[in-house]
Amino acid sequence: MGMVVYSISELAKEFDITTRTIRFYEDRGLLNPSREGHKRIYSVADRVRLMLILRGRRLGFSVDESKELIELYNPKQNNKHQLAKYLLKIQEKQEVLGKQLKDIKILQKELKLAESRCLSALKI
Amino acid sequence: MGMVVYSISELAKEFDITTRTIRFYEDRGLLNPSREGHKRIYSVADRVRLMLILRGRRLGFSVDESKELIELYNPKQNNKHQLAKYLLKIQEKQEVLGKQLKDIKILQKELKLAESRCLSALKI
DNA sequence: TTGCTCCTCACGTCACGTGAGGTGGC
DNA sequence: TTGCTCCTCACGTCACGTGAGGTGGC
Repeated sequence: MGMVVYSISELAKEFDITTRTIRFYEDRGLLNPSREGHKRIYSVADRVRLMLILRGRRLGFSVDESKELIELYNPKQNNKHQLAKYLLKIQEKQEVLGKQLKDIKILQKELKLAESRCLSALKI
Repeated sequence: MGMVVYSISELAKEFDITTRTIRFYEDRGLLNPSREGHKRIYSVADRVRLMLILRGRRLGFSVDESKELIELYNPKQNNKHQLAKYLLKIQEKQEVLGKQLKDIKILQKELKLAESRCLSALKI
């Protein structure tokens, strides 16, 4: 049974975060690794969850928002009311992402302009 | 002389932030409105600075980073060393923005998928 | 024993949120 | 006076950063 598992420091190194950050997500209920004595053991599924958290973080989602988003991937036995609520959340996120996309494109243009001004001022 | 100016609450309402946030940016040296007695008076230039701060914020920049970015727009009398340093910052931001763009596109696809799954579960 | 990684507190920081308590002009 | 907006502290919160101090196996 070749179970692939990870230590906390392996994940921290891979994703360029601190172990404190990973423990914090556990504290907030986003991760729940198994233990070997006191040591945390992370499964492949735990690693995926961490990736999703970090993607959300890069996009400015709060920990609670990321938690909700991750739970969207696990259908579970949702009733209609829950589903409608989730649908609303999804649509809200889509709006925010649309705005962020615009912002990024504007900033990219401006950074290119600033870059070329810098370069010409440096006479390269 | 039709000088266009703004009160703190006008700007707060326009950009959907609190007055506390605006005062905070002043505290951190990003804004420097004139005063009329104790009241803050914001010029068109102040308003532009605030817009730039908020754009940086939406993209996950710290206040200090936004401050630096804004100063990129004001050429001033930069020496070569300063310019080279700024160029590096610009290129770092461009890398981060590239990653964020990718993340957003991935999340958008996943949200669309989640949305259609929700909709079909709700039988709309 | 040294060196490595792991652990649990627990205080500090950043970017504000949120009252508390007060002033000023229509 | 009431109602509105403005002000200055100042403590609280969120997402961690950063040691302090200690354990466990090669």
